[in-house]
Amino acid sequence: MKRHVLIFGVVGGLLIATLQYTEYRFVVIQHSVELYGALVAILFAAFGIWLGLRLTRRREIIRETVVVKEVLVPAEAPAPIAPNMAPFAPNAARQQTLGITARELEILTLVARGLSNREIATQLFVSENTVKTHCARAFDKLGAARRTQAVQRGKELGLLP
Amino acid sequence: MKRHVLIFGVVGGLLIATLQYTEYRFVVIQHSVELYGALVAILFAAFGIWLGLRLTRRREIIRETVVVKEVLVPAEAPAPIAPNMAPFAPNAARQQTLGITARELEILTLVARGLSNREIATQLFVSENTVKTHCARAFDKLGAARRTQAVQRGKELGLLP
DNA sequence: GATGTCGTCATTCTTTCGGGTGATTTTGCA
DNA sequence: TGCAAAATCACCCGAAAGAATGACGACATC
Repeated sequence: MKRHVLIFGVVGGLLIATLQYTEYRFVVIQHSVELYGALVAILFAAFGIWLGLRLTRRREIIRETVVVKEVLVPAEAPAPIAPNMAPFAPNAARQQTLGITARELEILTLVARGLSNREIATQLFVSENTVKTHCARAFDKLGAARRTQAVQRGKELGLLP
Repeated sequence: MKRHVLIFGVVGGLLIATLQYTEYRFVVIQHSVELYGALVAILFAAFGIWLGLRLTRRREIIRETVVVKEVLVPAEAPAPIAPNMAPFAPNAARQQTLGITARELEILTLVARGLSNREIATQLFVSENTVKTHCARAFDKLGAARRTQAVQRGKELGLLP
């Protein structure tokens, strides 16, 4: 958390130094102090936005509510073609007993959708290595050696739709 | 959300204008363009941080974990505990339109069960290369690039249980 | 007999996966 | 405020998967 402020200070100082150095070479020579100011403004604005995003990243309050929804299932009714009439609730109990974290389950669902590790990484804004780590842990907890097997197990256990 | 960007632009422009105006009155007179740059930098950095904070204000995520509890209606017909009492009839029509052969579908179901190519080859008494060929053809017909994607497509299309 | 489909298998090459290990950072909680 | 869990990322290496091609035999059909 504090690291970012440090980075901000250091890089900011470097920026100022650079700008001040180049100032005497290009900008001021051409009598365009406005350009110099605009450049500083843009750079620091972008940097400030970056810092702001860093500081308040994923700082959400998660209010979890468990809603038990009882669904009457006619016994003779065949399984619906699209089984997603209900938004699907992953079996939280089983997830807990297996020790599968929310992030791992999230990656698992994307795996089940047929995405590659790289695509998942892009979609979640993390590195491919991170995805692989989550995958490996999830596979381990599911006792799966391959991603297809993990998907199969996940569906069996009611973790995946 | 976009309002903040607008505010940012407007206020940023005003700041630049103000600074450019005052520049000729105070700052440049004292030959301190550095001060001018630093001022711009600080102002815009603070402004950027503000914008970043605005944009990603801590959102309160209300996550409702819906636990779907299936209550079987006491019907006259005995309810199938597992919905696969019928051995699952793959959508033959769709299979035909896609031109997927029986052998390809057979391999596809084994893929969906999480078996590796080698395991499939062993189980079917064919070579691993053959399995790969069938896989490739099936993936092509399904428009899938990966086996997980093929499984997902196959389930969507009713080809796989 | 020519044609076409299907199943089988091989080779080469590239990409992706997965295991193993270690490290740092962030976060939630006591 | 400190600790434990979770999340993130990196690196290496071997195995698996997949793409691209070519080939061959069985079988059916015309």
